Amino acid sequence: MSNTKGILSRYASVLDAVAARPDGLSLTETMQATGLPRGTVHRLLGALQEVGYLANRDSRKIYVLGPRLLRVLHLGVSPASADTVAKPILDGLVEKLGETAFLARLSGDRVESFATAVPSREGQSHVHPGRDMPIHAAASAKAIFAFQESSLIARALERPRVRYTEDTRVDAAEVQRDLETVRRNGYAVCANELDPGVLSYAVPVSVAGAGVLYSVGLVGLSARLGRYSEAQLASDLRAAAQSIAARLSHE
Amino acid sequence: MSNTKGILSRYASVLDAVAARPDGLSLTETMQATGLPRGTVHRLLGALQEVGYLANRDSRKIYVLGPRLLRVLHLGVSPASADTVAKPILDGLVEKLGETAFLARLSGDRVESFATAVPSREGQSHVHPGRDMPIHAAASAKAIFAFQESSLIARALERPRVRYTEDTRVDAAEVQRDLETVRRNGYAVCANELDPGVLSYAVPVSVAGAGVLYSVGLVGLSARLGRYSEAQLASDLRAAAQSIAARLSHE
DNA sequence: GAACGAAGTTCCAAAAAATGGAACAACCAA
DNA sequence: TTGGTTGTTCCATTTTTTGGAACTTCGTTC
Repeated sequence: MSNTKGILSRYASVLDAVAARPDGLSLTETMQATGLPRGTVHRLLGALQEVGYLANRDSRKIYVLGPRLLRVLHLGVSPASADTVAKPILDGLVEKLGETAFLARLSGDRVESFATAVPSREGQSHVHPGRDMPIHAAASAKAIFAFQESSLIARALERPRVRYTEDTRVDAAEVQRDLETVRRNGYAVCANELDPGVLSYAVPVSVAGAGVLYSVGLVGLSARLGRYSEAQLASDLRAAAQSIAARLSHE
Repeated sequence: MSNTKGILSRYASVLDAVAARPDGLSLTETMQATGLPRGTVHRLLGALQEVGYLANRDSRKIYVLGPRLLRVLHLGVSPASADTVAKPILDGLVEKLGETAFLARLSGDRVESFATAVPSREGQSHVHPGRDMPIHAAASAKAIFAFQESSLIARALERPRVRYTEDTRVDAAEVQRDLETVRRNGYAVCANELDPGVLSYAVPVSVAGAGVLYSVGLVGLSARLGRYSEAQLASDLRAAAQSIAARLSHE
């Protein structure tokens, strides 16, 4: 199973062993499963844990797959699936609120929208979100970045920040303060920051074991979307987010 | 994000970079994403590909997540999900054929049943599959092992093989021949090999990108189950397998 | 099709990390 | 306390990584 040369193949066979046992593996069990010597296994498990590929279950010496690996797996595998899962829920939001709803996704150090549901109105127009959501001016991006590691936020902030409108906050410290607010409130709001006259809300979607990888957002012309109370929108979005999270997490 | 020391952290950041871009990454793009020098990235990508953590898309120099990593995901994350997904389909089989249907799953170098649907008959009894399915005497195990790497098969064959009945084939070469037959037919049959008077069919469930990790099986008393033709059962099971595969793959 | 630049590959001596056996500590049950 | 098992540390030796530079391949433009 594992006789390819190189160090990686040893790490890989440890991961294989752990993945094969959803309840987790002790050092000794890993040793038996891989046929590697004790000292070696000890070091491999330690290194894998250090990078976040393994984690201790119940703070015991039992190893299970770690958050970073789950994250890789979610990002790498579920884009199509998330789309399918999210669509009906987004449609539900659109129907209830009459504005565009969309799912945004963390991709490296940027956030992009990738599943959108638009209202089918006769006369009136609707807003369609752009693809690349900037950290400093999009609610959907803020809802995600607010719950990322500070080093990732820092990387995202390294990118130049365009002043789209008069209300755009381009100062890094100000953006950090915005993120803090999002963490506190559990949702993000952007009014006229990306486009004048456009209002936008978003809440994070947290995938079990892998953290926040998505956000559900709502965009619309301020004049119309402004009629709803913040509390109402936040609560509707939160419900949608939970519903998406549940479906993504069990998969 | 990545400044933990050690070599693993470099491999991990390459994987992060690749996972973040579902369409794949070239060497140069990986270089930019990780900030590592060219020669280094070249070697890392090569090593990751060697162990099966990365693969080339369309045989171009574009790297995407590889089969072995996807396998870790499915084994490590989806047991609960597979259960949910499979249940209604198993129920369908039971209703149509009147016999016990179940899903078996590869776990390390053994196969175990883990989602079962039983017929709700009044008078007659039904067979319930055991938990550990031996490679040499269970259709469900054969349907899975037939499509595994030969080294994994070899490991599974190292385990002692009990002669459950007179019809049990315990010779390793014979088992290998059985597996070859399964590969050819696309389904496995076991008559009286594990329990006398019990007949069992199974077909492999192939998960996109990760190979065969599950099988759908049917067990029943030979007298009853024997009424159906092999072709009929195989076709029904194949339909169920495809349906399960589709649902698991998009997730 | 020659010339050019970009992307990918190979090479190698110095630096860093892995290896595994043995000694050691912690833990647990009797 | 004792004895056995599991987890941890240590370290000289071996193996791998590292990264810059030179080289090849590929695709484009003139």
